[in-house]
Amino acid sequence: MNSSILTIGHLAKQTGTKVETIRFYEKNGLLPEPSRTEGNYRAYEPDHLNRLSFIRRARDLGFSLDQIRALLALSDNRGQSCAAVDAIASEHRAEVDKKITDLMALKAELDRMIDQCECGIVADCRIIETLSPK
Amino acid sequence: MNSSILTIGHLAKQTGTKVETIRFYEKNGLLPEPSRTEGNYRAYEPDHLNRLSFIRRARDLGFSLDQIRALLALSDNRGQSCAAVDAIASEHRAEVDKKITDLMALKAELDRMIDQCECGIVADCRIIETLSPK
DNA sequence: CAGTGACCCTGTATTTGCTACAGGGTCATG
DNA sequence: CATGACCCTGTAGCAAATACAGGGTCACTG
Repeated sequence: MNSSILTIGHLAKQTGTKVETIRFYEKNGLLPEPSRTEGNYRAYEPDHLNRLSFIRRARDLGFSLDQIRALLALSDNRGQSCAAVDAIASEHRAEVDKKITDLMALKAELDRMIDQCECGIVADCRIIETLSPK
Repeated sequence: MNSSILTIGHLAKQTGTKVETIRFYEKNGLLPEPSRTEGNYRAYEPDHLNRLSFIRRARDLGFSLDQIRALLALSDNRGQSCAAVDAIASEHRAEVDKKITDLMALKAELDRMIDQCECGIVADCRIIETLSPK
């Protein structure tokens, strides 16, 4: 009857999410439990699709599930100040910044290490030497 | 008698590793099982300290435990070609490069998103809007 | 109307690299 | 001989999924 009711497989296909992941989001309180069909299949409505799309977008941007839970709660209270939203996003950006800084330092060390390798035998290998205690 | 025998606590302190982590490395085949004292305490020798230092250095450089296992095996065969060592290190560097690239793209998106926020109410929030399906 | 295959269900285990107990034993010091 | 610092084993937890095992349901075909 209602053509807008979706199975979990449809929801998965439309959002590029694995079926197991959708069940995982439900179990972890990110996606509300949908009603069930007579055969005990999950019956999703458009709101679920919207919510799952939101989650996927936020995940793609690297937000943690905790952060996404908070963002979802905020987006459900549309009259509130959005300062809290800004705080979560800025916190995440700072984490990303730190990761980039750390990885660049790491890369510099790896570059230095690998460039020294003259590819002889292990006994003379600069890489192994760099890793070994003096 | 032998002053060079170390307890797990000494090993931990000298390498900046937690005791549990050392036991974890042993269980996962990175550190060989040491002999035991009468009281069943692990009794480490200088070789163990060297090996653990190697592991810690490699971890600091971001190598996975699998990669470290391989590096350790290679460093034990000192006559072999070190091309395999170079391959592991280069593979890791490529992974780091990719992570940096991905994170910088991510950061650009986050910057764009956050800069639009005018910090009014959630209903008008550009961040929530960016995450929401159209 | 039975059979096939695609889909769905629950529940548990696995991944990575640790960390944190719980519930006990050992050892050195006062 | 008692206290506290250390050690032991074994198990469970974190993030964020992913991958079964062992079933049930549904739509389509012969």
